[in-house]
Amino acid sequence: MGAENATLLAFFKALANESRLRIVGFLAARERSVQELADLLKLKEPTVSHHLAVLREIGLVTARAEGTTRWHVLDPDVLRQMNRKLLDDNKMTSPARKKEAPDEKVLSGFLDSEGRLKSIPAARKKRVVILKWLVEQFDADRRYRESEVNEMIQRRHWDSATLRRELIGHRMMGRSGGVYWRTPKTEWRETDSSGRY
Amino acid sequence: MGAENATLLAFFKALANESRLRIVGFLAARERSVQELADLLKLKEPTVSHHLAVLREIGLVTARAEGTTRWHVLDPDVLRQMNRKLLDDNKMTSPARKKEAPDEKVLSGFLDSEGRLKSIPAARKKRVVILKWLVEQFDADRRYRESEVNEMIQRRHWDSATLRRELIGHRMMGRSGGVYWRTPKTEWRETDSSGRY
DNA sequence: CATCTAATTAGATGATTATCTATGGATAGG
DNA sequence: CCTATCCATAGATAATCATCTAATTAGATG
Repeated sequence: MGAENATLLAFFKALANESRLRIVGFLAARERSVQELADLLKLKEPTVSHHLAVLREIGLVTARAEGTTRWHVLDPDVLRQMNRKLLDDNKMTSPARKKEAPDEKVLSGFLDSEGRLKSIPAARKKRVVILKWLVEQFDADRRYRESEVNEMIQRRHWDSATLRRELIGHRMMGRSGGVYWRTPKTEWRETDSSGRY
Repeated sequence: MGAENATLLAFFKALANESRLRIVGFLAARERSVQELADLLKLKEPTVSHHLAVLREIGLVTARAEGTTRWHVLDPDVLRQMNRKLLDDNKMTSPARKKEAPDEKVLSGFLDSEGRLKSIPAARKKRVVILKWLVEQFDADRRYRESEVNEMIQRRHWDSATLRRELIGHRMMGRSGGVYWRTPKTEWRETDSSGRY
């Protein structure tokens, strides 16, 4: 997502300015020199020069020298490209936009087809959903050794250490002298009470 | 062009920011709460709240309240709209992009179908082109009274006062004691030497 | 070569904006 | 009601950016 969107971001930044938008408008009709644009926009030439540099940067305009004057032209393909990038890339066209029960939504996002956890959500709310799901794998009235806990967790995700710590932090499991147990829901906490932060 | 592009400008400004672009990306998958986004982006909630407000402003996202949490959803239609606005509005698709001889280009832009001047160009270069065309209406070796000059000019544009002054300033016409004449090209000047500026 | 013109570069300044902390308002649950 | 949670608003700060003036490059012209 980082490098992918860099060009899109540059594109938006370039057009997020009234002067540059107007320049594009003027160039849409025909090619123009810096001076001409400066007069039309009532800006000084260096300013226009700067704006044109920005537009050249993203490839939206190109320049053709003729004597000492540089004629600037619009490249319509770039616009079309960006359009496709926007519509296709974000694929916000059809699916994946249905509304599910919130918890189901989170689960379906983070579980793979075999019911294993693809990754641990960074968002607290979603992490809690995952932890609730995870703690249900344990019997309510049984005691576990730490190695057993790890085994159970590792059926769902390799990082048993983190997840075990989270379960404890949220009071979904209790621990005492190397023995673990699942706690009743009434004791659970939405926020991690182990002292990070 | 002003009011017309206001919404387009707002649209670009809204998306010309990395955080907001990423938010749009996340919303593309499914609806999200403020908290969730704050965690994902590693930003504080007020910041995300602000960004969402901007996106709501342009109609790209809408919010649905559920208890105290607000689920934010993307509206894909807005993107499509903007796409059309960009491609059609600027109609930089096909014609009007041919390359003419520079002077012809200016003339064809400022003369109407009857050969009259639609307006006086603000850009100096283009004004000079127009003035050259205008001065050709006058005989080279004949003298004109001011009223005659005005009459000649007014066949092309109502503002004879301005154009007459410009012709003088550029030394395309000479004047002495109420008498005017067309000067040889060798005396012309690209810049107006009458003291404005 | 001296000069003029078009454009760019450099640097300064003021405006816009992204982000934070602190605070307030609304809703849900004991 | 009291408290915890989620979000919004207000205000402060620091970064980004648009614009200007002044100086520089580079082509054209005499």
